[in-house]
Amino acid sequence: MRLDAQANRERILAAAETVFGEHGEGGSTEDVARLAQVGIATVFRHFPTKHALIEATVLRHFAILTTRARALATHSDPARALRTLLRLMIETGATKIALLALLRDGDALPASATSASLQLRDAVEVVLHRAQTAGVVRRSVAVDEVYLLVRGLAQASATARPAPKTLRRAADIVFAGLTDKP
Amino acid sequence: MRLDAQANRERILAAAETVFGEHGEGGSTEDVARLAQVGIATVFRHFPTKHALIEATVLRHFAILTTRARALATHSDPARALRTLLRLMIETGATKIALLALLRDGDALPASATSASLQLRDAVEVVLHRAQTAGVVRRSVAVDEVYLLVRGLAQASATARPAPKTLRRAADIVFAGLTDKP
Amino acid sequence: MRLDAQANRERILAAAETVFGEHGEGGSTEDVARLAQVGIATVFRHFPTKHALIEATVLRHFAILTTRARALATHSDPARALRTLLRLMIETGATKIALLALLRDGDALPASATSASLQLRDAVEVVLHRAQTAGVVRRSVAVDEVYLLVRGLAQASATARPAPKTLRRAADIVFAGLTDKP
Amino acid sequence: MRLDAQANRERILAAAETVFGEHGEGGSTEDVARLAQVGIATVFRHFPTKHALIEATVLRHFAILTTRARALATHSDPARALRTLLRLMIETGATKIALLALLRDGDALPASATSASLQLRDAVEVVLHRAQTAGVVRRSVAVDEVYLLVRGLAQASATARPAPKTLRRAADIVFAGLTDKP
DNA sequence: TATGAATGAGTGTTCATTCAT
DNA sequence: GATGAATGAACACTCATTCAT
Repeated sequence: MRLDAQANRERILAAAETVFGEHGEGGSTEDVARLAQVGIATVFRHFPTKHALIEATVLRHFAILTTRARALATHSDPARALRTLLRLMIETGATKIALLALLRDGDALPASATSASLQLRDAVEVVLHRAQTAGVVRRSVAVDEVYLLVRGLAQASATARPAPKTLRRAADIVFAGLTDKP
Repeated sequence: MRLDAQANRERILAAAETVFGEHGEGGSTEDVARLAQVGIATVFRHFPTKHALIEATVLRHFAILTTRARALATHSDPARALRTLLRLMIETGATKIALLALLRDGDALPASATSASLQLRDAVEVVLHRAQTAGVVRRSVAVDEVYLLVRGLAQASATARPAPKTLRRAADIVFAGLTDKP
Repeated sequence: MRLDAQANRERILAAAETVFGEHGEGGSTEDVARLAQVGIATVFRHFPTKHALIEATVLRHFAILTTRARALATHSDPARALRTLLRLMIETGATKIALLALLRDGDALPASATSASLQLRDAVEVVLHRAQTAGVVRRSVAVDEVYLLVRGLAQASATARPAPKTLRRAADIVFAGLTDKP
Repeated sequence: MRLDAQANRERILAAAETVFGEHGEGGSTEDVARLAQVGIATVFRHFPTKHALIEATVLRHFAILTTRARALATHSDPARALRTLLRLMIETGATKIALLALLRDGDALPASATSASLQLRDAVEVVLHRAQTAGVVRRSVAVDEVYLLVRGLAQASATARPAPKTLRRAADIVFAGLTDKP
């Protein structure tokens, strides 16, 4: 039963990613259950509140991104590594990064989300620094701005569904803005 | 009575901007009514569905932006005009541009919103072209990318509440990306 | 509409008395709505939580009893007045007094219920005192004990559904216990 | 395995007494399982429904009381024996006697509960008769009334949590009502 | 025309009970 | 025999929308 439960947990998280990604916080827990092909109570056994379910979904995504970022930090070509990372975040983050907003309780994120977010931020910072050291990116650029731009593109592409080409070119503009030497 | 009705309509739209801006689609129609100091039925007399109310709110914002963009299109300094317009869209658009997402029914926007959005897009395009003609912005840049970046920053700043400084610097990076001459 | 609303409020309270009286806190709000012939949301418009509904039901009953007790306090025959009051409380209180238990939040009653309960207690005390002054009831008896006994009989008769005769004789035993002169 | 099962059964009953005693029918079967330190399915193996579990809990309590009552029936001082029995029932019965109400299905108790209840009633009757024969209690008093009063005090003290002194004095009033000679 | 009471479908969540290990 | 994961019906409560005044 352990294995079944684990499998169900995965199915539920995958379903949640789809449902909340598409409908935001409006997506219903029952839709998640239906998509995961489990009973509604099973969802709540694994995640005691809707909030917890969203949180777990976001966390999983952040953890994956952090892993990828850390791997890219050792890449031989710093410029290419940064570009790849930004694209990765923009393209895969679309739906999930938008979920972050749903987590804030009043004003602050829950500790777990904050921590996961910071870990990712730090991993990105390493990649960014290497690009700066290599002289590819202006020294004056800080992670926070990059992070905000990336998040913005991810969110906008989630809601505006631009042509892939448009999204890519927008990302290129950001990259150009980073490397511009005034 | 005409005047009363008109005044109510304005009060409702203003209230809607606040409520939906703060809580997204989660904001309730009754909250709007309460804030506008009218009965709930009055809201529905003016806007037959919640959807229509959101639509009208967004439309009003777009119309205002379009007016501002057209004014800026005649400004003497094309570069400064573009910069001002982008900042304006990013800063005032924060909450409202996010509402656009709520309007899509299935896949497409309602005609009215599409039209308003296109009008704005066209007005922005004029300002952008002038900047390109003046040699401040690369020829290869298209409105759509700019629009996506602006929208992204607006949305991200609505949900991430970055420090004003961070937002400004992010906008600068975009601007630098536009003017970069490779 | 004011009148309709008031009428509905009354219908809902009456239904609540029946439903919660029969099934205790297990009675469902939807059953109340069904019995009152109103939509479920109407119940919640009048009483924002199930708790508030139960509270209002109990309060109404206490208020009625208090009125009756105060009237009996001016009755010419103090012994008969006390006997009448006790019977009244026992017989009509059956279902509703049992609801009091449902109100306690943690350990204490909500202020409103406490106040209503105290008012009734005070009114009973007056009747009791008059009986003591008239030499019908032992001086050593305090209201609290009487109150507890009455409440007990009310609750027991609500759950045990004794023969009316049995209930009456039990009440007589209590009354005898009060008037006993050792 | 017999012994394990038996031990589990006991642990479950003890847990049920605590849980249902504290929360009434609101207590959840899973809480019982948790407190008994067994899996939820084990509870259902021993008692096929929640109803059956409550029934068994009540029955156990009644059996114990019956045993005590029978012992007191041979006591040398009939008046003291009755007084002791009443106090015993009132004080220990508090939570459990209230559970009886949960057992009624429609209008009647299940056979087993009726039988246990009758056995206790009969045992109490013997003690009462001895007190009447000894001239301490009025001949006109029947068991049913006594039973109702005792049950009432037990229930009221369970829900009203009176001061111990108040409860004792209430019991004294009942006792005085039994011995009063008009 | 403006109101606010009424509505019922829908949401998150709990719980007694069943089933696979 | 014991476990605990899975289930779905039920519940308290919300909200967009309609209707009577």
